[in-house]
Amino acid sequence: MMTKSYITTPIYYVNAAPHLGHAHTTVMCDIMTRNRKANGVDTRLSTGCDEHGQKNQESAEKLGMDVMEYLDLRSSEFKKAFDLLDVDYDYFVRTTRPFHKEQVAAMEQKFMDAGLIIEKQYTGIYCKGCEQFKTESDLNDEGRCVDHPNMDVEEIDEKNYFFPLEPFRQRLLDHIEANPDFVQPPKFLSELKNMLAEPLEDLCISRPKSRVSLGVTLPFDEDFVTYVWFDALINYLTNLGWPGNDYQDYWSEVEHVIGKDILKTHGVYWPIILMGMGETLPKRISVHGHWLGSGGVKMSKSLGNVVDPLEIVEKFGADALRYYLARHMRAENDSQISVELIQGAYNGELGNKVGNLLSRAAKFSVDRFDGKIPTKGTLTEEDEAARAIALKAAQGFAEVFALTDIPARTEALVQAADELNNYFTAQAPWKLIKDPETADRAQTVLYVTLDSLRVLLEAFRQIIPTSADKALAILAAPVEEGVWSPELDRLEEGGTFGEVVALFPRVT
RNA sequence: GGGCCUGUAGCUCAAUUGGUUAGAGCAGAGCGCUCAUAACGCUUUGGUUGGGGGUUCAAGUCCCUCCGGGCCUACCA
Repeated sequence: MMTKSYITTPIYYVNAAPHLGHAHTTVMCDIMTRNRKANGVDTRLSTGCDEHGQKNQESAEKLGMDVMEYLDLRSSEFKKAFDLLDVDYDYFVRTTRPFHKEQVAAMEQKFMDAGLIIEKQYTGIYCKGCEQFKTESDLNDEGRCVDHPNMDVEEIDEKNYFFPLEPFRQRLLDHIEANPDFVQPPKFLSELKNMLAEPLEDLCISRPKSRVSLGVTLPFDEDFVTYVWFDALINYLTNLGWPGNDYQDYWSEVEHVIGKDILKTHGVYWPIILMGMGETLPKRISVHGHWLGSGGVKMSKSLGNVVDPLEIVEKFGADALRYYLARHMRAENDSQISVELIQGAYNGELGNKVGNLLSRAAKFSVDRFDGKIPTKGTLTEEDEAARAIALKAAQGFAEVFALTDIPARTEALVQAADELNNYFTAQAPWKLIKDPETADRAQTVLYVTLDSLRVLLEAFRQIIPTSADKALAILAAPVEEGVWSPELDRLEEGGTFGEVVALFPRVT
C-alpha cells in the first residue's frame, strides 16, 4: 500500500501565456493529488515554469523587457492561472532560482568527471524556433523550417557538449520489460519501445552563450549554457530538496504526468539522465492526449477555435472547466473541446443533473420544513436502491485511481445524480406531502435524496472542490480534510440548511 | 519518407477485443409533471460504422488500398 506519493506536472515554457494544455495537465495532477490525499496517501504536487532557453529570451527581447522582469511577469501569470483553477500545489518551481541552478551545475560537473560528457564540433543549419539543428529535408522550398516558416534559419559551425545516450539504451529497455507499468496507458509504452528500437544519438546538452545567454552556465566551460531540457527535468528532484537527505521517500513514488508530445524527453532522456546520476527511475509516467477543436482539427488562431482557459473560467467558472477536462478526455486518444461543448456539459450535466437536483430537493425541504433537514423514516426498496447507486459511484473515489480512470469515474457521479433525479420524480414527494397520511414518507424521500447527493458531492470534491464545498455548505454538511470514505446517513436530521442558491447557474 | 494512433447517428462518445436486430448522452419530435436552474420523467425520429477491395459460416472489429485528422521522428543536434 502506497503511503507517500509525488506527482509532477511538466514545467511550462514561459514564452507565451498559459493555454488549455497547461490547464489540463495541471488540473489532472491536482485531481490525482486530491484523490490520493483523500485515500490517506501523503501526496505532494509540483508544478512551475521553465524559464531558460532561447525562446524565452527572445520573447523578452521582443517586448523590450528586461529578461528577469519578463520571467517574473510570465511565471506570475502561470501561478495566477493555477490558483484560479484551484490547483493545490506544494511546489511552484522556477528554474531560475539559485538552488536549482546550483544543483544542475553540480550534476553536470559530476557527469563530466565521470566521463559521461564529450565534446564535438558540429556544422549545420539551426532553427531558433525549434532550438534544434535541421537537415536539408527538414526545410521547405524557401529553405526555412517547416514548423517556423517565418523565421530565418542560420548556418552554424561550432563546438558543443554531448551526453551519449546509447550506452544506456539496453538498460532502459530492460527496465521497461521488468516494469510494464512504467508508461501508462499501454499505447504510449509501445510508442516508447519504438523510440528505443534504434540506436540513440548523442544528446547535445549545451548552447553557446553567443546565441543563448538565458540558462545555467556549464561549470566546466563558461562560454556555454545548458540546453533547456537537460536543465528543466532536474526540477523534479530539486523541488524535493535533492540531493538533501529526505527527498528519497517521495522520489521513490514519483509519477510524472505529461502530454503525449513530450514522451521522448520523459521516457528516454530523463530516465537515462537519472541512470547517469545513479538515481532511481520514475515509478510511472502517465500520458494523456491533446485537446483538439471541434471537428477534430488542431486549435489555431487562424481557425478561430482556440479555447482560452481563462476566458472559460470567467464565463462559466473554474469548476466548469475542471469538470469538462476531467470528464471528456478520452483515455488514450485526443479529444475535442470548444466553448459550445463546455457550455453544453456545464448546463446539461452539471446544471441540469447535479445542480438542479440540489435545488429541487433543498428548496422543497426549506419551504415545507421550516428550513430544516427532513427526518428519515422507514426505508423502502426504492430508497435503498437509490442510496446504493450513490454509494457505488462515490466508491470510485474512495480508492487511488490512475489518470486514465478520471473520465469514467467522473461520469459515474453525474449518472448517479441523474438516477437520483429519476428516483425523486418517481417518488413525487410534492404529491406525498398533500396527504397527511403520507407526509412522513415525503420527508424520507427528501432525506434519502439529499443524503445520497451529499455522498456524491463528497466524491465531487476531488474534481470540483469549490462547487462541492459550496453545495455541502447548503446541506449543512461540512466535511473534514484528510482521509475520506463514503458513508450514508451522515446528513443531520433537523439540521438547518444554508442559503439555497443555484450551484451552476445556467449560462446561455 | 518512417513510427504510433484515429475516422461509428446533425454533435460528442460506447460497442465485453470477430459473434443475435451497432448502443448512450445532447440536439429534434410527441406526451406527462409542477418540487426545481424553461429545469425533471416517459415515449420517439435518426446509422450501407470515411470510400473501395479481400479473409471468414460471421467484420465497426482482421488484411490491402485510397481519402481525411493528430502526435513523434527524419543524412551525427
